[in-house]
Amino acid sequence: MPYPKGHREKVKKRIIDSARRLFNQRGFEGVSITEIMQGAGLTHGGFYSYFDGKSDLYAEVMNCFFTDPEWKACWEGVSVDLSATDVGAQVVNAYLSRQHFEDVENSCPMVALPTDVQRSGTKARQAFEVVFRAMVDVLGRSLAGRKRDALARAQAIAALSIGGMVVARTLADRSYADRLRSSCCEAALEMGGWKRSKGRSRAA
Amino acid sequence: MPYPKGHREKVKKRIIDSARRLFNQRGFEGVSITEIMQGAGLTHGGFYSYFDGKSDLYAEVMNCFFTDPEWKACWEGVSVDLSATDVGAQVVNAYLSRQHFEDVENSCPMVALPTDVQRSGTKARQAFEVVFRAMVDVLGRSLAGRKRDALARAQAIAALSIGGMVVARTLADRSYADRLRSSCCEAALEMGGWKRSKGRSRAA
DNA sequence: TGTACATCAGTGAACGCGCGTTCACTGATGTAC
DNA sequence: TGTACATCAGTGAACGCGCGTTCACTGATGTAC
Repeated sequence: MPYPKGHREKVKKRIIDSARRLFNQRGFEGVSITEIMQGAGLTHGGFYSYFDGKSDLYAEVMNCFFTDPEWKACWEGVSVDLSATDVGAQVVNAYLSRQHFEDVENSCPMVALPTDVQRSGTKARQAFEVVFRAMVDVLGRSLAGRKRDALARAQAIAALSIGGMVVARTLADRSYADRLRSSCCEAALEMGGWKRSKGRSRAA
Repeated sequence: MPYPKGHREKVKKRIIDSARRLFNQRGFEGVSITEIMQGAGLTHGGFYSYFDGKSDLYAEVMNCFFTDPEWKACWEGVSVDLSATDVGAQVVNAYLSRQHFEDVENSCPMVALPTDVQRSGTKARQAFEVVFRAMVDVLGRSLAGRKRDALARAQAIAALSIGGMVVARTLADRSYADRLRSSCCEAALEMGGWKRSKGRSRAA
């Protein structure tokens, strides 16, 4: 064995990470394999010893948001530190935060890439669904006392958070986008029964 | 004048319409000028006598959803026939309907193209904003009696409708997507104060 | 310890292809007389 | 009415380019003796 164990796994992770950042910024079709490999410190030729082709990478990139421990921590980590009734509010606030709005590179893929995934194969869409279900799950567990329609409410809160962010990122007017984020944050917190004293929103 | 008056205007509309349908299905970068012109019954060479280049077309396509009388009627037409308090509910129901879910070709561009617009120039984003503000306006006018936070509520209802549709279209599991549309519809109607007798939703 | 070797991760030239864009040209049109 | 003409919307060959993908090769690595 000429190379240390786990070498390829590490390199593969680096390629996926490079792809994730570039895809988030410019979409699936706006990024070339040469760029992705350069971002991982390699040349384009080696790509095909790691993946069957470019579209194979889409699903892997989507998967990384759910399986990668680092991202999983970022995603569900909130729930570890906080009381159950507050998790939902934390997730909503984080999701619609200015930081998430500005950090496109490390954005949630559901905000940066939904329409790209829409036009992709089944694998990528399944991976997207796993990420979405994970978000709904976290929100749902935080909706204590409303067992009956908890799933429906959690789905709506997730859609509102994602939709608010997608639209905010697309608008031309920055301050109008800020107001939209704030409006969505308020509404989502109210839907979850986590409404703060009204007036100021942490989304701004 | 060798050609009848208004000839070019009609042809330009045909090109934009072809582009709109193709963009909705495959995105800005997934469609070639040759395809767009073929869809309008022309060859690729003539394109540049109508537009400066491909990206010039993005803004024009986005604009057509707001300026084209036909689309304006489809968009705001609901408000003409119905009492003011019901418009919002009609818009939400139509937006999250199965028909809108399936008819990708004639979809609202905010559902089919948000991330494509995100990565485009200022003109396309401004056109997107005009469409979004128009939707918020219609919803806002239907929120009688809540003058103070009407804008914020209308923005959230719009984001929820758009987000619900974007996510539903991206999910792999069709029946889960249907449930999501239904959940979002219920929640949006409740947010607007238009809640029907619970149980069945017109979104399904 | 030193040398020869087998392994295989990564390289980069080359491929066919379709893209956006340009431009000299065609030919159908309405006009002038 | 008929003929010659000017206009210009639309054509299609051609361009350079960057893409995804392939594959013969390189050279750094750990191993065997």
